[in-house]
Amino acid sequence: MKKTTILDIARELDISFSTVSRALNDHKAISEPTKKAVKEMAERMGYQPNKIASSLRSGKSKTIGVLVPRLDVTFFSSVVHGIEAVMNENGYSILLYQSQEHFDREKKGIETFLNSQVEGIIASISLETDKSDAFAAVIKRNMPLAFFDRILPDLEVPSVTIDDYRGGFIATEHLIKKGRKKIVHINQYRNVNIFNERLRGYLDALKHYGLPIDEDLIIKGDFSLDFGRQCICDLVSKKIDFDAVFTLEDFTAMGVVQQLKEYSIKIPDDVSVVGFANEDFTSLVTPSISTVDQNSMGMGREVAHLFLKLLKKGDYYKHTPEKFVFEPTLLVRESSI
Amino acid sequence: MKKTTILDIARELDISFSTVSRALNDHKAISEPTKKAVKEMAERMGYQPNKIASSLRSGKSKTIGVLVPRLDVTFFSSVVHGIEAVMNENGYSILLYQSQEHFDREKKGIETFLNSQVEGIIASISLETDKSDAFAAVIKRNMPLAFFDRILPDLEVPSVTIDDYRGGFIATEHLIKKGRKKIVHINQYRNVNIFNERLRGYLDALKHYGLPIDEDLIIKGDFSLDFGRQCICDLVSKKIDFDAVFTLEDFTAMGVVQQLKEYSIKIPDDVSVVGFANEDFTSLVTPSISTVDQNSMGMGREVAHLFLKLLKKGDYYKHTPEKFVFEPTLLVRESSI
DNA sequence: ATGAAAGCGCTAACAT
DNA sequence: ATGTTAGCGCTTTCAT
Repeated sequence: MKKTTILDIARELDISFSTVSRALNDHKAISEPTKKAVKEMAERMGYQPNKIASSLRSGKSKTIGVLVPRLDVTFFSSVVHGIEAVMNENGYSILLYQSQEHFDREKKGIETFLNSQVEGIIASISLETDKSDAFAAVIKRNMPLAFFDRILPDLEVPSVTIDDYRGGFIATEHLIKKGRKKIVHINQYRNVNIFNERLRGYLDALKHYGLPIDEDLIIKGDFSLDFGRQCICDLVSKKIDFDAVFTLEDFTAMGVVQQLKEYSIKIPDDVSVVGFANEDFTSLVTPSISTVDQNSMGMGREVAHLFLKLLKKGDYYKHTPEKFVFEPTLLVRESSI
Repeated sequence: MKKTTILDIARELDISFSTVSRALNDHKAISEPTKKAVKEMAERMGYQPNKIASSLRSGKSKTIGVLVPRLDVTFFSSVVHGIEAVMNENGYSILLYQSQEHFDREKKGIETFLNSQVEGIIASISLETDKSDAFAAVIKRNMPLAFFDRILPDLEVPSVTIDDYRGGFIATEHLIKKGRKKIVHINQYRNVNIFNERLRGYLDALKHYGLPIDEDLIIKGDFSLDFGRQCICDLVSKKIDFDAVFTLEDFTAMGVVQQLKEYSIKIPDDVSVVGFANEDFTSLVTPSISTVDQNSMGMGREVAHLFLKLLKKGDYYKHTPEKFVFEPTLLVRESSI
């Protein structure tokens, strides 16, 4: 069964195919009766417009690329959920690509997007990314680009993030105000902006409240539940004294909690724990884990809205880019009450 | 800055643009020196192939549509994660669409996919969907279609699912073997195949082990943590006697556990609990919750592979469709040990 | 209000 | 091994 095109409809109604095209697109110069006739015929013949052909001719694909490190992480899938919902309401389709945290796959994704003639790209960079050339190419093409969460700070690009510095600060401040003096911070070994900021917030909170900075209490590694457990084992075996742990993200905090329980160290009496990200499980486990909420739902919707504004503006890189920064929210739960 | 096309490259090298096209696509009839020259020039001029134009001409978009109810549910985002990874390895891009559990948005998504000339669709249907016409249109177009998890059983379409009947059966059987006699089952009120199957598994297990079926113990509603709590409140206030709860999914089970704890009903001594889906938190909470694992990672990769096979085959609806059924795995944890 | 004609950038059948 | 030509299905300018 051959597909119906506007030409078929035109022949059937004995009018020109440009009239059909106009009628279908509600062009103002087309009379109502003609429009009605065309639309009915299109319906009857099971016409499906060919978006590819229309994109080629008009130069507008009504598609944007969304590039995320990975989708099997609650935070990213929530954000993509939000982006898709908003962009879809506004008539855009989403091309999805995962970098799997690899720099070269990220590059490949951008290339695919460019080849696919997307009208813009929303991205959160991989852990490996420290150069900005791949994204610079997007800018050079004058294609709109927006970052969320994991950004490249040296690129003049609109972005939606949370104030990670503040997140680190308030988490640490909270622990200090609970009387904690030896606060361990578990961070990441890679040079990733948002993680550095959380560390900076931790350090500044200590300084601000006149607590000493102890290098023994700052641990870097690859975050995971097991790494959290490992850290506690190491601290205990090295006989390093501590009364609180602030982790980079929640899975590590979970590992910390599990290992503390195993050692019969009381939470929060002996050691308080605060995580980061507000993963589902943090409110459900025992003890429930204090954490910093990143408003992942809001972030997806916000970056999509910011992006739509950008698309309308036209000259994307003439003005200083809009940087939307969410305030992080500290959720105090049983692990640090 | 105007974009570079094969015509520009051709002009620059003083050859025809079809030679350029062939060289770029590694056509066998093109000499090595020419290929080299063309590729170098393309690189130098910053050439980006226009996938849209190529798709229009060749009829192959190298894109498939992935339609899921929603991405803010771990199960679906894991599966999409798997699908994207595999399809990407095979040179396909993913157009993403969420039905948000609504039938009409699902229809709109399918239409968008058809307009976008995707080469096929992988889908899991919305809770509202009980008619198959929207998907039947895809089949009529002879476009490959595959379902995962939530399928339309009356459609002759390849699919990847778990054996939900068996999942319901083994969960119930496990409780029976632990000596439980009054097993509550919390299900859903909508007519969704996989949920019906889990119920059937529950019923058959009771029958098989000679236990009576008590309508009071079968509850239907909209699953959620709060609904789980509600169910326990209702059972207690109605003074209905029970010694185990098997829920349709894990959030409901979590609610059940929370409410039981609030009533100081001992888990698993007084009441055992088994959920379904193996959400992250089930292994982390106290007591950890027994659940049925659906192998969501495997499901994504498997449906992608099945789909690739389908694409190669050509005549998609001539043979009886391949139905891949994963065995569910019961994970026994503290809530029912 | 409608029609005629050009062309978006590419692939592929048909030449040579 | 390379060039010529047609055309995928649509939008859009220019004409009437």
